Amino acid sequence: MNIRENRTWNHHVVKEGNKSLVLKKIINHSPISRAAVAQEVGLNKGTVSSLVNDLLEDHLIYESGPGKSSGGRRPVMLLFNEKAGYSVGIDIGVNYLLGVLTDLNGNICNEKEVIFKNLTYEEIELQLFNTIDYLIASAPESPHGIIGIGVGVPGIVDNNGEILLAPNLKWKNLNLKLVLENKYHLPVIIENEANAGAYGEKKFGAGKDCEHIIYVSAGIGIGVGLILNGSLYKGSNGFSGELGHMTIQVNGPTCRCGNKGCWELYASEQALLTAAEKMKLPSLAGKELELSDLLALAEQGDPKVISLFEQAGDYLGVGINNIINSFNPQQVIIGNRMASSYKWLNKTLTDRVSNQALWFQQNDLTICFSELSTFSSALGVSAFSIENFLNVSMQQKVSLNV
Amino acid sequence: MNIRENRTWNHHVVKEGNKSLVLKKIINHSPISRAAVAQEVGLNKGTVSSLVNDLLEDHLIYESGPGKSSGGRRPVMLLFNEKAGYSVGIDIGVNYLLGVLTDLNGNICNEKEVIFKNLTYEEIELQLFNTIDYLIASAPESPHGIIGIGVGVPGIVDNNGEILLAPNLKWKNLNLKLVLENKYHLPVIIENEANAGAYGEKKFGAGKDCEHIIYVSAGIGIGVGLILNGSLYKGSNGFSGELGHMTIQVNGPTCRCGNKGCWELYASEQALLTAAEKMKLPSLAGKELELSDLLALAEQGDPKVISLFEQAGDYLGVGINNIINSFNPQQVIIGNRMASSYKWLNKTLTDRVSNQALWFQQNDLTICFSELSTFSSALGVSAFSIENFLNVSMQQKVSLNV
DNA sequence: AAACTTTGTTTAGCCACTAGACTAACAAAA
DNA sequence: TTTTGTTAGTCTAGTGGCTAAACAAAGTTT
Repeated sequence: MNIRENRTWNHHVVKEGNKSLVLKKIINHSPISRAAVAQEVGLNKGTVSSLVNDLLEDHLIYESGPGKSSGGRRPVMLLFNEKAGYSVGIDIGVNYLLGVLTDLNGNICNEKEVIFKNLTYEEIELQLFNTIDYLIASAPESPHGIIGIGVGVPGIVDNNGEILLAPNLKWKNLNLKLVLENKYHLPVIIENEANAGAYGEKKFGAGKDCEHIIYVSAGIGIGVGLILNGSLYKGSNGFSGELGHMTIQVNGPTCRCGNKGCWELYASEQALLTAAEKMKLPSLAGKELELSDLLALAEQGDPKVISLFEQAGDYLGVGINNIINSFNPQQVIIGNRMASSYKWLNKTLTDRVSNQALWFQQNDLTICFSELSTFSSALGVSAFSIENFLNVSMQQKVSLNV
Repeated sequence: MNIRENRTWNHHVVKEGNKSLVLKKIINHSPISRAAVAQEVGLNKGTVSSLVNDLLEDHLIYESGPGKSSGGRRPVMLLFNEKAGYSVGIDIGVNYLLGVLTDLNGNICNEKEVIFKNLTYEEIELQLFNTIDYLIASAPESPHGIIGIGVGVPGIVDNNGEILLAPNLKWKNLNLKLVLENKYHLPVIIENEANAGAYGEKKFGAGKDCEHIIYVSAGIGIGVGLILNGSLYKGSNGFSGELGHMTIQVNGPTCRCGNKGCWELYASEQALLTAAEKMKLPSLAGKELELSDLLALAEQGDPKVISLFEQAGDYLGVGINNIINSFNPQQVIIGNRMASSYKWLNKTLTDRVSNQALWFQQNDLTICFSELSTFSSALGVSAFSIENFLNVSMQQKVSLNV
């Protein structure tokens, strides 16, 4: 009785709901027969037949040849038509732009990455347009064509999709949603990169079967995406998950946000780089330090660098422990650039958590690193578009009597 | 499309949903006419009439005399029958047991408090039974009688209502729900005290109009109740909100939970008392220190004690700041025993938050102290029972053909 | 070939909704 | 007082999506 709050209930709602149930069943259990859908969803065979016909007309599913008989007439198998449309997902990072074209099941059909440094907004916008144009042009023919564009950005996005602040890109109060809608006349979704990553992992990655997932996006800074009760929790204005600025050391060093002892001063990529610079590693003198350099050194067995990673893993654990106490999640997923160093972070991180987390919090809890690696965010925003498209598709078509 | 997930949709669901909408409208806008309900909810007049008749039959609402005409026939005003049933809410504390009898609107009709110290489970159980017996006996005649019993406990309660651990009561793996159900044959709800308090404030207190509320129960320890998207968030197993054991000082003092630098070591009643004991206040030598003593000293202007409170307020602010960054709530409510000291805590707390919280988090955010004072939890569990009762009442009555 | 099984469609009936006609009850103007 | 207009609430016919059950189609088993 939640959610719909103010919407009244009528026949349309019933049909919409059941159609959605049937489609979900087919998506998650294909190939499946009408009879099996009826049985498992709990609807009447006739009802399922009728809904399936609607879905067939919409090209959202298709019939394959007959399946195996189990002692009677052979069933007609139904499959989700994942090629009924394509979705564009873009992940804008501080120094890269990654675009993917996916089908309705999140399979990547095409991708394009651009690396840059210190571009102005206008320059990034141009790259964005180029990438989107390229991906759209590359989409195969399909009944529904491009069903939407999603963009993940490293910044604060409010509930209307306006980017209030993206400090590392130096963006402020930017309505990218409007820009893209006006240019492409497609549904556009703008989402914070951590939220997108969380949803990506939930839909296609490590979190597929979980209802309560916390995705820790550890890059230059730290952002967190929250999947609670199976859906993204955004808070009152859309600003939830700013856990990079959670205090873990009351009188710690000062953060650029003005506070002291923020988590991301200890456990982010930036924290690692800053600490490494202080060590004045001889092999990297003069050069601008990058994470990959540190990884290389760790691989070579440099004990100083390895202990840097271990320290960061430990601090990651501290924050994750706080997260566990807050949310009692089933799964914590560490993603973004720091996930690439999981080999060096993992031990101290899990040690910290298993020694420190309250015992009852540790049941049914898994902590892991991103499965989708660098694609989490792009796939996540793509998934938002797909979800949106499918929801709209479930609604009754009001004939316009043309 | 969330929530119901696996339940199929049919006309029963439609009726249930609409009946619920109508009832909610009447509860929140009474007195109101059928016509106005139809208009505002968006249902047809006839439909509303029919649903209202159902509700009248159930005695959940009643008709009062005619209202004022607005130029035509005078409307029949409908009111929520808050006396249609009564709910029992119990708050078990470390050294007290508070019971209330409320009507369906959460108005307290009777209350009983027992103060104790160091009782065994069996002794507390006896007090509990006595209190419940007394409250039930005192309930006026009503169509539905006692509709349920709710109990809030200072401990970890899993999703089945089993108390896994209540350290301050020395309870472990206790199925109080079963005990009470067997004795009273009524619906029983067991809930963590902070969760209950959060719900109490949401329903009847400071949080009435908010969807995202964080209730900080600062007593001997600190627990947190989370109202997200208008309903209680319990996490994967029911253990969310254990924020008393959030690390705010990585290498701080050791907590009884085994970790270091937990929030409740700095901002709870216990923290205050421990700090005061160290000061060896001459006026209280020998006596076991209590919060009320410190409050009295503060009232007398004792600068040392006042600065103790200010310090605690500041630390409360640190944790609340972390909470704001996590959840982006509309409202943070501080409750339980520490709320009584709001006069001395408030300034340093709000200073800490307004200086430290990220600017965009501060819009539409209010921080306040409990409105229901010591009743938050008892009213909260009572509200759970009421909510449950009303939900069940909305469902179709399947005639048993007696 | 006959009997049995299983799949998927069709039909009849049900139920809660909507639209709109209708009755009831009032206020204001004639 | 009567008439007119307005609002409240009920009633009736029609609609749409559901269920149950009969039916047709297409298998397997005996």
